[in-house]
Amino acid sequence: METKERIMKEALTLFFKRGVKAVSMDDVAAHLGVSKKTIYKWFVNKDELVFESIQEYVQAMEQTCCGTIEGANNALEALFQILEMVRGLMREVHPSIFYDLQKYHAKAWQLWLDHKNGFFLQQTKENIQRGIEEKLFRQDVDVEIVSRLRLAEVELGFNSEVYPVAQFDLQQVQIALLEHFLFGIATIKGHKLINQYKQITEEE
Amino acid sequence: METKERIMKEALTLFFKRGVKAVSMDDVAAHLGVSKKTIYKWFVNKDELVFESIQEYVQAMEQTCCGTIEGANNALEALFQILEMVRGLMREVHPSIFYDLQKYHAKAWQLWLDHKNGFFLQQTKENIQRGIEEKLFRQDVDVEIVSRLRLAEVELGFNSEVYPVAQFDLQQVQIALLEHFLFGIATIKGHKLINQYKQITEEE
DNA sequence: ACTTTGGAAACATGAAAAGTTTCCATGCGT
DNA sequence: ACGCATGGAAACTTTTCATGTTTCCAAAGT
Repeated sequence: METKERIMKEALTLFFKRGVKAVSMDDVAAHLGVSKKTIYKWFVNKDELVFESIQEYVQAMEQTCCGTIEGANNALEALFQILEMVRGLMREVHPSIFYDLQKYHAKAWQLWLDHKNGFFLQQTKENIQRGIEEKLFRQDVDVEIVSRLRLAEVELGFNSEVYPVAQFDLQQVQIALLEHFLFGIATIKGHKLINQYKQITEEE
Repeated sequence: METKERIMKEALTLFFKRGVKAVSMDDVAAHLGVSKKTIYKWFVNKDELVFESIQEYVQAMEQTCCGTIEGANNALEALFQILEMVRGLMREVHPSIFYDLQKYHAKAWQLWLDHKNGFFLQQTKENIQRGIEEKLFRQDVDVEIVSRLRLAEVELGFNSEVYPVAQFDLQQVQIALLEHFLFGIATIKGHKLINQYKQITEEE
């Protein structure tokens, strides 16, 4: 693997596990078993390392999302597969990562905002629209309002004022929120299909 | 009506319509057609006027909520009536009121936080629990996570980063969020009952 | 190992609103 | 009619808050 890639990958791992602020360039270097010099050979400064790592990550994420959504048989299955993805991603993530980006890495935060309000919002709206056409999601959901809710929920899950780290598990929270969201837009037909995916039998 | 009450009522009206920061003591006095002297006769300072007005409001709110929930035939109907209440309340509210309290009136904000994390959280949890027992809400909803979501949604609706004033109507947003929440926790049986309340027929 | 940088914290500044005082018109009891 | 309490208008002082500057230290960067 190319050195630059290795650096970004390791940095990202550390950022996710401990937050961005809490990880120094010395840390990254130490974990890679290289000197800081090597890192600065590839990245002008920490800000850029953060930016490029996050960019790489977000882009990979978008690819996966696109693939998942296109591959899904219907809008509901798409969201269900996203749920599985989230389960994997949220295994070990430090909640401060969002806060740190916002506070100390304006460029990287802007990148996230752009993708959130651009790609992810668009994707979410389209998928909900698709679900409505498939009669899996209710016709009377306000797509604009509800899709923004979904994006806000992601960040809400990271908010340790609402879900204190001591009491809640980030992974569980994210999954519960996504699942609740899914039921929130589903028709009865959609609801039954979710039960099928979840292998739940529900009296009517 | 007692003078003190009249002052609080007018202040509250102005706070809701324009936000707290944007309303000066001169404004309140002018709107009442009295001098500041009269206001300061009843309230030591603005902070106290804000605090007492909000307290009055929150307490009235709790009374109404209690009555509503107790009077309802089931947990779902309770939430439905809350929805109607929200519709009335959100007719003309300036989104900045939450922000202003949080930033400039620590005591009043703490009051809101206390009631939110105390009474409202408790009430929400109990009502969801009740709904689960009535088989109207799904057994597998995580009550702790989802009730906190509901409280966060109220504040989310006021967040003009997510729902810009220019594009969204606060009343519509709040209603859409509450409705989505309701569907999000409902069983199929509950879902059908909602449709009944909404007078919607849905193919299955 | 050494220098530089960026952000937190402590410290100014000024404008606007909070809060106070003064003065005067009005109403009321004697 | 006179003194006295009340509260409004407005002039006045004080506080608050947004903005900007300086200092200092840990971590960035060499």
